[in-house]
Amino acid sequence: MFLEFKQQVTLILNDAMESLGYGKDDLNLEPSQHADIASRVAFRLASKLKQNPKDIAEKIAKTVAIPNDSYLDSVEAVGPYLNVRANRRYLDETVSRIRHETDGFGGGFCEGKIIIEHTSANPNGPLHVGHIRNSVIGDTLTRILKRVGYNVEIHYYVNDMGRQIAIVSWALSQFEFDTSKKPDHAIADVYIRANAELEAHPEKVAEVERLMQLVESGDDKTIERFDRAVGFAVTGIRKTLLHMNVVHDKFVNESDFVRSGAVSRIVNEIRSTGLTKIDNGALVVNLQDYGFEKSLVVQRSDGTSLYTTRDIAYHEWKGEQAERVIDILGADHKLISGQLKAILNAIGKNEPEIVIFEFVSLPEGSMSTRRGKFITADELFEQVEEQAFVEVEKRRPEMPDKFKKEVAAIVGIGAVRYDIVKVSPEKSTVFNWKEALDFEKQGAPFIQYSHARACSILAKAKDEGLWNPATTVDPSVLLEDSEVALIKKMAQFDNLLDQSARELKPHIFAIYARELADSFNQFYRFVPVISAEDETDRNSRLALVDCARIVLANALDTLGIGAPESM
RNA sequence: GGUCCCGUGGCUUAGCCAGGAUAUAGCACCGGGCUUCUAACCCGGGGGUCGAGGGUUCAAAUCCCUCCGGGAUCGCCA
Repeated sequence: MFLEFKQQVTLILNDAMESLGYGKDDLNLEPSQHADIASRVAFRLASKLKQNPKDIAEKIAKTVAIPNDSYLDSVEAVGPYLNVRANRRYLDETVSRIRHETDGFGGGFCEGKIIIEHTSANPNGPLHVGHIRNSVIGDTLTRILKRVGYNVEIHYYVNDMGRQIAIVSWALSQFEFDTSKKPDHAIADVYIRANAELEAHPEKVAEVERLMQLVESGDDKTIERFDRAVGFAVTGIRKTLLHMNVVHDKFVNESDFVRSGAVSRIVNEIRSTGLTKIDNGALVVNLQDYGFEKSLVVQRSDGTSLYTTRDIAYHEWKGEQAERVIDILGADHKLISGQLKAILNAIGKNEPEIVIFEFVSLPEGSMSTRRGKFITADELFEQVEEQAFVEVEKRRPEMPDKFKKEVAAIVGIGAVRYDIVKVSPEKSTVFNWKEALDFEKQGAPFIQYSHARACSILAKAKDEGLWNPATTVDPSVLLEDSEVALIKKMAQFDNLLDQSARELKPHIFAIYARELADSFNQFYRFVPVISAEDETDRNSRLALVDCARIVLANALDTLGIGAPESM
């Protein structure tokens, strides 16, 4: 809704500027506390025309012609600013569109295919609290992109043949595998033991290297052993992801690209760029033209491939199937992803768009699967849900255990997801149990509660025979400040969704969702709905509550957070 | 040592890329609000040299430089 308004503002202001002889220009439109949208274009024109910005703004405001069928009410010059206000039609149309379009409201304005890859943690153990930052950012971005209209395919790239997996495979032959545990946790146990063993007895490293060579050369027995190891970990990882509402369309194995011959073909393509040379038996690429000082190894001296090389083949394949390829990667991949893009560019392939997030560490230092220093996602969920159960018990003691457990799960996972997604990815964070288990802050439960509150009002009104969702209502009687503010906030949905999608920044939308809940709560406190004396008011307010319910549910869905009807 | 990211009230954080109207919100703190649609809520208050110092500009949290602090990374790991 806001996107249309913004577009109209752009056209109307540009028309005025053209008729004044200023020509079209970037309007520097920005949200403002003084208007529904404001333009700083007068500053820009001032330096260009060597005139007073205040005078320019005034001239534009005077010249502006607002068509009758637009969503604009007025364009006013306040000093050098142009403040634009939306009219009543804008508000009324917002309400009726939400009721009409329901879960499609505010989306569906882009098209094309995108392949997004996220999580892709090595199958050498369970997901830890650092990995799920990747999952939450990736999954939320996926939901945002889907909602704006893209056809999104979600990939998990499974490292099923690297050194780590060779160590896991070797470990399974050395140590007992605890089948009573969740398989990814049991894999971590043997992996950690194996690493300690290899450190104590470096001569055994050769056995691991032997496995890597065998798997690369296509030895069936070894491949089977690797697959078994990977299978255990991936099964557990998928379960964890599902628990947090994260699903992937495809689990793509690295080894596929070796066995299909794609990797050796890519190596030849890289060779043909003339950027390569042999250094100590390894094949290296010179990427100085792309700003990388050091060259990159794309083939080991023993002829086996590396993660990087297999990843190039994978990206070539992805690039052939979609207009856009997006990867969510941790800060440790900053350099390598730049090199990956450079090589793809050098061989004339589509480059991916990379979203980097900074690390999550523990108070005692960085996490490490190898050293067994990590907090698993499963452990976090268990603790959080336990704490959420306590909170539900406090508030709804009369409800059955089943209800409390369900709500605790929805609230717990929601809280974890929201806490992760609300902060911008470039901030590194330190995991803190106290904070993770704190439900008193305005996070997911706050938004979920607003949704439940809206549902509860509607349910009660229905019970009392006061509400029929099919009723035609008159939104123009919604004149209270908090009503207008709520409608305007809901109208912003498409704008924030669009911005998050364009900038690949899910935290922008997460913050909007909280503000939306805030607007609804303020309306709830100030304006009586069921007890409104006037029937027209009551019906319109019930419709407004229904709108809030719909938009809050859409927002929660976009964040991958459950929207309980009662909590 | 080189490169990249971050540094905003006691704590967490938005805004920075595209410089402009009193710097955003939460937690914590202080005060007020449940006989009224679920108080996981709402209203009000105190608290900020936007890491430090220079520069550019009519205007800098935002752009440039230097420094300090934290994180990441720097060929045969992924």
